[in-house]
Parts: sequence; structure tokens; C-alpha cells
Amino acid sequence: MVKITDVARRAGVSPSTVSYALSGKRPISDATRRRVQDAVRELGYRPHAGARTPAGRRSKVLALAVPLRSGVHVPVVTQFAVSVATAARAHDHDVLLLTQGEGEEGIRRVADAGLADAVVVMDVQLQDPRLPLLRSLPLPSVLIGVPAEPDGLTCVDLDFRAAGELCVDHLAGLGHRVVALVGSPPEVYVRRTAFARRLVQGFTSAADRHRIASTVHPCGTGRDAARAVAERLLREQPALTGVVVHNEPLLDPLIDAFERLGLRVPDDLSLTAVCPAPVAASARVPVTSVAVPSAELGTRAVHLLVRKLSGTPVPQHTLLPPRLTERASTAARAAA
Amino acid sequence: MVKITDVARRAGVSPSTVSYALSGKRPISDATRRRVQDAVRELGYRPHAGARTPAGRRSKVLALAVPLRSGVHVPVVTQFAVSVATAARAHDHDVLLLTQGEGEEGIRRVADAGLADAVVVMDVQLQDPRLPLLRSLPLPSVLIGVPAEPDGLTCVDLDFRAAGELCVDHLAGLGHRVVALVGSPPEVYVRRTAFARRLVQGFTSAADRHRIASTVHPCGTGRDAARAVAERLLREQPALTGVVVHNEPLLDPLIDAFERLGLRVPDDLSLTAVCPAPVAASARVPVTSVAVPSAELGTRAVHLLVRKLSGTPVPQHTLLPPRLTERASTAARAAA
DNA sequence: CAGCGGAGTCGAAGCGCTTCGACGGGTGAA
DNA sequence: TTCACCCGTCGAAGCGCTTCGACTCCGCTG
Repeated sequence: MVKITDVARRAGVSPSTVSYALSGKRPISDATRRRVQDAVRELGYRPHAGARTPAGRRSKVLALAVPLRSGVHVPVVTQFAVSVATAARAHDHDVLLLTQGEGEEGIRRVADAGLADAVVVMDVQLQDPRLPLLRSLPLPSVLIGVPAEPDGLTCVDLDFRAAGELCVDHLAGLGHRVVALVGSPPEVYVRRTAFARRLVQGFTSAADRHRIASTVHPCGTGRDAARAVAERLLREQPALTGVVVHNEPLLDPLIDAFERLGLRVPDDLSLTAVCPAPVAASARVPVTSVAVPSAELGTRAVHLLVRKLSGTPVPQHTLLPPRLTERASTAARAAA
Repeated sequence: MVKITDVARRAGVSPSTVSYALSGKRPISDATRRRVQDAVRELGYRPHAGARTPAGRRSKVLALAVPLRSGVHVPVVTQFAVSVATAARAHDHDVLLLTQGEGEEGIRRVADAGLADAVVVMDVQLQDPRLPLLRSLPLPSVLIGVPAEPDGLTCVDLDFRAAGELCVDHLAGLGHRVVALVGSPPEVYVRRTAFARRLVQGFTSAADRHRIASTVHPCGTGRDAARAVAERLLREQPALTGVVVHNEPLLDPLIDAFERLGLRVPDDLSLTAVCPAPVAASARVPVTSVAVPSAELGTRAVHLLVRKLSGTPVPQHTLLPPRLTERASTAARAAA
């Protein structure tokens, strides 16, 4: 292992000078800095993370709390995690993976042990048990998702409320008068997951604003669940012509189910979704959708965290505005 | 922050005694040990990870190199990562996420910086550029997947060769005489990904052994690719009655495509897959499959690593035997 | 009863790094 | 020419922890 004294010797300076040359915390002459940098390169020196920590108190590690609860779409979570890791690397940080079952305890442990110097928290619920901990922690954190009481916390999310509204606005603009929301699995609502609830609020209030009929149906995943919910929708709302889907893996099965019931998309039924763009684009019928920008959320979260670490004040909430992309699944309502 | 001297003061002993009481590296009287443990509990003491590292040289962190290349099924990778993280926690370790684009450099960095004290490497290719590095590293590592030259490395994987054979054996046993393998996307083979190649070998050699006709078709994902490959198969092998699928996201679309071409599963065509059990079980027609035990692989990898860290010798290769689960997608070939 | 050795504990050193205070020498102002 | 000051550098201290060597009891053995 090559250490700072090796570099110092090679560059003909003292270890502290090497440290300063690398950190830039004190002025160092160009000539010296260059010699140090050369020595670093030649020896392949890399500061030992552990040794840096006690004194300098930064581990350059971000913890990422990934709950992976049931009903949460895995690829979304993963893309998210990857974007966090990538963004973290761009800021010279690494990412420590904290999984479910550890939840609060994991965050506390990592904080106490000084393993990480900031935390990204995913899949935030309206009343999240981790919130009090996060507030009291000396570590900065950023939440993906906005809880009921976000004061004192930094949050990033897609504006799901606006996304719900946007979908309804779009359908209403096409003349649809009876709409339904097919949502995430029931357990997601029971847990009071923030984004799912917000979407429902947006959906409902926009429908009311447009004075159109609306219902909300949480729905599990899988072919059978899709069929069941489709049948139920048609039974309860025979005049239904617009559907908003907020349940990635259900998209294809649902289109199938509707077609089996004799409803073609978009001729008889217009469909919009809130989901990652690739999912919408590669569905059986490309689906008009509001994209969930997981990658951008991850990047934003890391940026915020880095700024917090450097002491820069950051906005409390960052809600990304939803953008609707029209695809083949929506059309104007056929004249009555 | 509560430190070891606080605990020592409270327990009425010296810091070194606390250290020994906690690590067990020297005999400590029961009475003292108990007092120390009480003090730890009461103060909520947790050793600072950074401070421990320089002297004791173990960071208690495992690095997980997740390449997330295109064509690799995301949920499989994720489940894998989660099982690694969970198993690591069970051994009092944390997991550092290393992503693509970092590849070799990331591993080297983490090793040099002492950020991790072992590495789990996923998605190993037959000629993997990371191998020389891993061999030369002072850190122990475990590969998920078996490269062409595995000497000096510890590897775990499903025995994909045997899995390929098992599928063919099953089909042959049901009387099928013309079979095809629908594989992973072409880029996977171009990269010479180990497991994909091995499966092909097993498939082909078993078919030869049974003296039945066989072809291999790499295939992208998505509905169109499924349709194309289905049409091609029937054109090239009109007598085809058995298909092995090694391409998770293609399963449903492929069944669809065959049915659209007038072939029902399993009446006209028997289908087996090599994929995670849940994927096979929840397909449109539950598919007879050889499970890819991602969770078990992750757990095994961590176990091996922990043993290596403790100096225990471990077997060089662990190939999990494939197990075939019969579901609704295979049946005896209809009498000619 | 002296001597030995092990159990249990302590103090001090040291891990690799950062940072604080200090120092030398050059520069510019008076 | 002198003095103040600042730039660039160095040495030493210290971060929280582990570990090494040493010391003190105390119970045995001979």
C-alpha cells in the first residue's frame, strides 16, 4: 500500500504539503503541486478512506435506503438506484446500499458508525417512521417522495398530484366524460405511500373540476387481477371511455383484458398511464403517459445532497412538473 | 458522538479493556464484560467505522459490482443485489454499490481506498477484463458466473450447462424430436457472457445425445422480436414441438406470438424456460422451468466471501444443480 | 514458602491522514 | 533600509480505535 509519506518523499516535500496540494485547502505553489501530482500518478497513490475519516470527518459515502416493499415496481427502483450511484460517483462519492428490514435501524447504524455522510431515502410514505430519525440525525438527507409533514426535510419527487390532474385534463380535453383510475396494489395505499395517494388526489380533483364521473380502483398485478378490474369497471361504469393506469406491470395485461371484453384501445377506450417512459412506449399499444423520471430524480437527489454537504442552502421541496407524451392509446371520444 | 472513552469511563475501565471486551480478542472477566456491555447499551455506543479501519484494517464492507449491461434482466439483478445485501448484514457487513462504467476502475478504487474488504462480482463474462485485476488484488472476491479460465478465482453459479441439458432431457422424455432454443439478446452472446454460452452448450449437446434436431436463436426483447422469432422458427423447423426459452421478458410475448400463429401451448408446442421461478409461474401459461435461484446465489456468494475473509479455505467453484419444475406448458408430443 | 505462570487489566504507541500553529524568506510600503 | 505582511511550507498534534507489551494479582506447584 502506498501512503502519503511515500508520495511526500518522492515529491520531496512533507506529508502535510501533499495533503494540502491534493485538497487545495491551503495555497501551494504550482511547481510543488505539479510535483506532488506526478508522484501521486507514478505511485498510484490513493488516500485510505478509513484513515481520512477520523480527522476530516467525511467518508465520501452516501447511503441509499431502498425499501423494496411489495407492490413497488422493481425496475423503477433499480434505475433509480443506478442513477443515484452514477451521480454520486460524479461527485466523488460512493453509495452504500441499505435494504428493507433494516429501515430505521440501518440508517441509524450507518450514521452512528460514520459509514456514510448523507442519506438518500426512497419510497417515502405519508407518515414515515423514518422521518423523526432523519430530522434528528446530524447527517443531511434527501427524500424521494414527499411525506405528509415535510417540514425540515428536503424532498424531491415528480409532482404526482399534477400528474394525476394532467392525465384527466388530457382525457377531458378529448371529450371523455367517464373516467377511472386503475392504481397500484392495495397494500401501497394501506401503507399510505405518498406518491400513490397524491396521484389519486390529483385525479379526483381534476375530474371534479371538469365535472366528469370518476372512480378509483387499486389493483394488484398479474393477468387475473387485470381481468377482474376490467370487468368490474365495465360493470360499474358502462359508459367508461377513459382510464388512467398507475401500475406499471399491469399495463399490458389490462389492455389485453379490455380487448377481450371487446373494447379496443384507443377506439373504444382511451388509456393514459403514469410510468417510466420505456414501459409506456413498449406496451402492446404504445400508451400516452406521464413519465416518471426515475433517473432524473436520482440525479437531483444527489445534487441536493452534495449541496447540503457543502453547506449551501437548498430548496425544501423540488417537485418536477409532469409532462405528458401522447402515444397511440388515446383518442377523442367517439361521437355519442 | 459517544466514543470508546465514554464507555470506558462509565464502565470504570480503560478504553483498551472496552475494546477487548467487545472484540473478545483477549480474556476479560465476566463481570467486566457485563459492565462494558451495559455501558454500551446505555450510551448507545457504536464504534466509528473510520477510526477502526486504519489499525484493525477491516472495514466490514463488501463491494458489489453490478454491471447492469443491456440485455440483462433487471429484476434478476436486483433480487440478486438485495440478497447479497441481506446476507451481508447477517454477517455484520454492509454493501457498497459499484455500477457499470466504473467496472475495473471502481473495483481498484474501492480496494486501494480500503473502502471494502471484499468484492462480489456479478455478470461475469467468459473473458472478463476484470479477472486479472481480481487475481492480483489483495482483497478476496467471489464471482457470480464462471469465466473461461476460473483458476485462482472463487465462483458461484447455477450450472447453466446442466440446466440446458435438463430442459432438453425433459422435452425428449416427452417425445419431442425437434427443439429450438430461444436465447438472450444477441449482444449477450457477442459479449461472451458465460452463463448464456454454457446454456447453449448444454442445450446442444443434450440434443445431440438424444439425436434430436435443434437450433439456437438469440432474440431481443419485445413483442416484435417475439413474433419474428416465432415465425422464423416455424418456417425453418415446421416440425418443431419443443422450445426452450432463456430470455425472461420474452416469455409472455413469445407464447402470444405462437398462439397467434395457431400453435397452442402445450397442446401443439411444449415450452420450458430457464428463469426465476416467479417469472415462470406468473406467465400467461405457467411455464415448466429451471429456476435461476438468484437469491440463493447471492447468499452463497456472501457466505463464501465471509469464509475467505476469516481465512477458511473455500471450494473454488460452486455450481448449483438445476432443478426443473413442471408446470402447464409442457406435455407429451401428440402422436404423429 | 518461594517461585512460576496465567488471567485480567492498563498505558502507550501507532494506524494514515488532516489540520493547526509556526516559521522562513521574499515583497512592498514607509 | 527597515518593517510588516503574506505566501508557501513544515513539524507536530490529534482523530477514535486497536494492539502490543507490561504489570499486578492470585492460585499452584515444588
